[in-house]
Amino acid sequence: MLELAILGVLKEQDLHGYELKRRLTEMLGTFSAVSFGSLYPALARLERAGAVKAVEANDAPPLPPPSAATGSLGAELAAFRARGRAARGEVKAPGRGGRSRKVYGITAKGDRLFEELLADAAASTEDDRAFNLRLAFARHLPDEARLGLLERRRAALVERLNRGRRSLRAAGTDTYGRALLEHGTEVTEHDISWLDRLIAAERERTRNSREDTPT
Amino acid sequence: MLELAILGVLKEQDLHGYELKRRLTEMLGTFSAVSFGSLYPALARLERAGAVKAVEANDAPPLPPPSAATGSLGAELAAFRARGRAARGEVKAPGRGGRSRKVYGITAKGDRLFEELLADAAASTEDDRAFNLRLAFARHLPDEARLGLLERRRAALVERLNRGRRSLRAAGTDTYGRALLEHGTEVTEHDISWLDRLIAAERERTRNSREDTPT
DNA sequence: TGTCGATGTATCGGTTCGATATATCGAGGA
DNA sequence: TCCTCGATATATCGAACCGATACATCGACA
Repeated sequence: MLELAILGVLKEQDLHGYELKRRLTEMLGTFSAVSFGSLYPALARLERAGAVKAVEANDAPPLPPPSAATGSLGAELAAFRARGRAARGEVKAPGRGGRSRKVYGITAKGDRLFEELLADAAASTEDDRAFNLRLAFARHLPDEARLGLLERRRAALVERLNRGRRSLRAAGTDTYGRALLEHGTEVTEHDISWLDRLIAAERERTRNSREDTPT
Repeated sequence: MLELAILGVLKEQDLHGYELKRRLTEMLGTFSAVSFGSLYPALARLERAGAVKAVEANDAPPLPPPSAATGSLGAELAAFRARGRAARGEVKAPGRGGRSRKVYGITAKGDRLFEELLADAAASTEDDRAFNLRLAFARHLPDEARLGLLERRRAALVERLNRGRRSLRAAGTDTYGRALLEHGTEVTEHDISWLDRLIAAERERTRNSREDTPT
């Protein structure tokens, strides 16, 4: 679970643990707050498996030229700002602040592992965190797989909704318990309609790109 | 965490593990699906601590007369139905189906532990599951504590919303990542307005009951 | 000078989860 | 009649995960 998240973030850029955690927390927001107690062991596991390796410690990281990273420029800036105004003017900011860092990079093996996890993670659509994580990396999936992910998720939510309604019918008269259950079903309904919008957009997108490259 | 849930359910009725799990899953619905791998160890911990004790195994459980349990009659029925139509006509259904059961009951010590957990659990309002759990048992809290719980939760959600918006501003241009973040903030907003309704209702309730018993 | 807060890596104990083993009973088919 | 299957039920194992904490280094500020 965490492995997938780590690999996905490292796919874009080599990073050290602390910064990795910041990115993960920012990216995954609400759900799944990563802690060091799980991050470092996970990194160690991945390193043992040869999926990531320590690129260097404390020296100029091999950042691609800043202009190339147009996509994540915002995040870049935010991280930069958050890091304090250390090393003004220097993009690379070697080892500024704190203990010497251990920068991790993804390997070819790691790339394969990422694809694999992303794919069969797609099997377990029941878990919220797993789904959110996979959606966050959905751009790495082929079109059909992405659509399949969304639709399986939708089906899972519909089932959840039914369970919720059943619980509600069976529930006692306690105000707070009922409020909780009702809110739960509302949230699920909201999620389903959100998914519907995503699915519609996805079909639209696929249709357009098929027009662009006919046959 | 799980301890609180177990104690809260056992407060209403003596139950064996399997049924306990069913109740918990039904009650807490979506979030926090309890598994046997956590339930049984938790029960063992509680038993060691003297908070619960095995009431009996495989014989007629000391159910209060069915008419007394008006509140949870629905749940009763659901569980009854789910259990299969075994032991028709008999409410107590001693040991029907499967291996011999171990029925747990809460002790006086367990009651105290419950109050304690419910109270200082109220401190950590950041965790969704913790909050939902406490709300589910909110009827066991005094009025001010309940209101405090709701308000602390609201504050935490407002902060979360701010973090979410900040992430959104800093985020890249990836469609799915943005969709995820946007949906997250929407959900949080929805949660906050739900809490507002709960808080309003709570104040209303408190005001009314104060009118009933003036000074 | 000292200490505070941010940055950074790392581990420990305890909780939780998913998978699995074990066992018993009723229902239904060969 | 036997035999398998699925529901009921308790229990444990390994791995993952989390919160707390320890440790270390640097800049800022009094």
